[in-house]
Amino acid sequence: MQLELSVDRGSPVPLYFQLAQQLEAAIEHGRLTPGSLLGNEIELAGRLGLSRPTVRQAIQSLVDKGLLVRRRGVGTQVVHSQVKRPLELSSLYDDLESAGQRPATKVLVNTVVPASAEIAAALGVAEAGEVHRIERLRLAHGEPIAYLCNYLPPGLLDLDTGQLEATGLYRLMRAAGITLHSARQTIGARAAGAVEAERLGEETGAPLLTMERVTFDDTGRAVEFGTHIYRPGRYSFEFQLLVRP
Amino acid sequence: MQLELSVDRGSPVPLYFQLAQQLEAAIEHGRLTPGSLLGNEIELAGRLGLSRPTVRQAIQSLVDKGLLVRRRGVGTQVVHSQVKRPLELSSLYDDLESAGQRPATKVLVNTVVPASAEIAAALGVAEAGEVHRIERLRLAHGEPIAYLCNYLPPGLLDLDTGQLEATGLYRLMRAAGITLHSARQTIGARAAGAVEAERLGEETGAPLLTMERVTFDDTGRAVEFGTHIYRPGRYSFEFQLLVRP
DNA sequence: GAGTGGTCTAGACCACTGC
DNA sequence: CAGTGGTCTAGACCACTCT
Repeated sequence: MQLELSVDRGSPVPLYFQLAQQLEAAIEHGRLTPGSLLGNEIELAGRLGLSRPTVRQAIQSLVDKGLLVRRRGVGTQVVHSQVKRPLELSSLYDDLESAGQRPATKVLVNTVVPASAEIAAALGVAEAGEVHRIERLRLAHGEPIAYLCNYLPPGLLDLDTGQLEATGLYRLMRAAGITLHSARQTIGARAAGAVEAERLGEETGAPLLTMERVTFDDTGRAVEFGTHIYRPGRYSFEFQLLVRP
Repeated sequence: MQLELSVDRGSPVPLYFQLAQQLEAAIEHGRLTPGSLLGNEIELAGRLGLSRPTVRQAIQSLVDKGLLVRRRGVGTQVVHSQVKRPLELSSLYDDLESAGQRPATKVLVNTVVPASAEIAAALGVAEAGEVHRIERLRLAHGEPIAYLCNYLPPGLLDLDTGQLEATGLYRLMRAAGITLHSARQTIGARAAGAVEAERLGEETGAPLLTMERVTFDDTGRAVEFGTHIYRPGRYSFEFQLLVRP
C-alpha cells in the first residue's frame, strides 16, 4: 500500500479534509482497492506529520460516506460495493442535467394565491394567507418528463419566470442564501386524470409516479411544498442508502 | 436553560454517548425547545466535568442526526422542524408493524433456481449458478399490500418458510449475523399485468408502485436482490431526508 | 501478546458572528 | 470587541480481534 499522501499546511483547507479528499480520490481511481487495509492510524499520522485525532477525523468522514469500514482489532478497509452517490436532497433539474438529458422548463403558472388548509399546514403559514404558486412542466430532449406544482411562503424568494425556466428551484434557493436542511417526502403512484394525461402526453388512466415534499431550511422554516407527478417510463427515483450505524 | 445533565463514569456507555442521549431526550420531551441555544461547549464541558472534544463529539452526533444546527459565532441551536426518523434501510414488515398494521406474510415460493444474467450481475454470482428465490405476498389486516420477489446468494441464510411468514427478511438477516451496510434502490411505477393484478386484488392496467433493490453487507457482498410491487392505494414510501453538509 | 480502533484529556490558535 | 464554533496537538488508557 504505497500511497502518496501529503498535506499542505499553508492551505486554508483543513488538514483532515485534505487527507479525506486524497483518500477518496485514491479509492475512486482504484489506487486503494476494495478490501484493502488502510494501515493503522498512528503510522498514518506519523507519516503525514499529523496527530492521530486529525487522521481519525479524515477517516471518519469517509466512513460516514460509506466508503470505508472500521473494525476494531482488524483495521480500516475500503468497502467492496459500488457506493456511488448516497441519497441527497436532489433536484430533478440537476439530476437530469448530470445525466446528460438537457432539461428544460416551461413555467405554466407563477402567481400568488391564498393558501389552502393543506398548504398552510405544510408551510406553517396562516390559512388563506398569501403564498407563491408555481406550476412547471419539466422536459428532457423536448419530451415532457414531469409536472411540478410548488408553493412557497411569501417574501422568501423572488420568483422570476425567466430564472425558473433557466434552472431548478433548489438552485435558486441556495443562490438566495437559503440553507436547505431536510425534507419530508412521500413517493407513490396513481392513475392519470384527463388533464394531467394530456399535459404529459400520456393516456388517461396511465400510471403516474407521484412525489410530495416539504423542504425545511436550517432554521426549521418550511421553505417549499410541492406535489410532483412523473411519467414512469421516463423517470424513476434511484438512490443509494446507507444504514445508520 | 437549566437542564439537568450528568454522566456516569462507571458506566460502560461512552461519556459522549451518555450526553448525546440526554440531550436527545431533552429535545424529545420539550425540555430543550426548538430554536433555543445549547450554551457554549466550554461551559458545558466544565459543568459536566468533561473535556471539550468529548462534548463536541456528543453534539456532533446530534447534528448528524439533524436535531441540532451549529453556527460559528452564534452557537448551537435546536432545530425547529419536525425531524422524526431520517431515512433508514427500512423493512416493509417493520414499517407496517410499527404503524400498527398487523403485517402477515404468505410465502408463495421458496426454492433454489439458476441465476439469470440480471440476477447474477446484481448479486455478483456466476450466471446460472444457484440462488435462492422467494416470493411472498405481504398483507396488512388481511388485505394484500405488496408482492415481494427476492433472490439471495447461496449459503448465506437458512430460509425457513415458517420464519419467513413470521417476520421480515431483514430481521432474519440481522439475526444471522449479517451487518447490513447499504442498498441501491429504484422506485418507479407501471401498469399491472393480469397475473400481478389478480394476486394483489387490483384490475389489470391499474397503477402499481415498484421498487427494485440490491442490498450489501459491510464486506461489500450483495446479500439480496429484490423486485417488489406495491398497491399504491395501500402503501407509499415516506421518509425524511437530511441534506449532506 | 501484539496490534487495531474506541474513547478521553487539557490544552492551543484561528475564523466567523454580532454588538 | 467578546464570544462562538472549527481545527489541531500529543499524549493516555481501554476493548476488541487475531494468532
